[in-house]
Amino acid sequence: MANKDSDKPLIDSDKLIFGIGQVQQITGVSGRQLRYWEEQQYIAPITQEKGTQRQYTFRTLMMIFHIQRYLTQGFTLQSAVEKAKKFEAQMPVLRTFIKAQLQGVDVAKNRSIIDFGFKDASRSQRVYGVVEGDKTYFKIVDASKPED
DNA sequence: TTTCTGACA
DNA sequence: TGTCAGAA
Repeated sequence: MANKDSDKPLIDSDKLIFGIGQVQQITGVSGRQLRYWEEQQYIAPITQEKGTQRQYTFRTLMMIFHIQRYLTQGFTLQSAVEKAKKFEAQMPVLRTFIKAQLQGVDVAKNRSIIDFGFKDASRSQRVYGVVEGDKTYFKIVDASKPED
């Protein structure tokens, strides 16, 4: 139930490159749409010379994926882009928080428990996130007692 | 074969 | 947005 590995950064940065063909297969967004979105300044491939094949970073791929999801949900392209940008902006914050707070995860068939460590500096209580199927909730217990 | 740009029944 | 053409 431990997650001891000294956090090694996710190897892939923006070095994961995808051609427009891959992006179409992965996201389901047509090449026509990708070129249109680019024309509208909503997305941007890695800067290349004109006429050469487009290359997209993993981040851009995710942006495209999210925009497509919002479009499917019925949002206009413009609002889908705004939502996707906000979502992307939240990732660093979530990543920082989780990385700092996550102490470990106990995975079980019917109920998994996420250890978020002590509630505060007093170190008197511990916070756990419980996952039971689709249901999730927090559980705060005295640090001395077993987590049950 | 795949992608690029421009155009439009 | 799809799709077709002509070029790379």
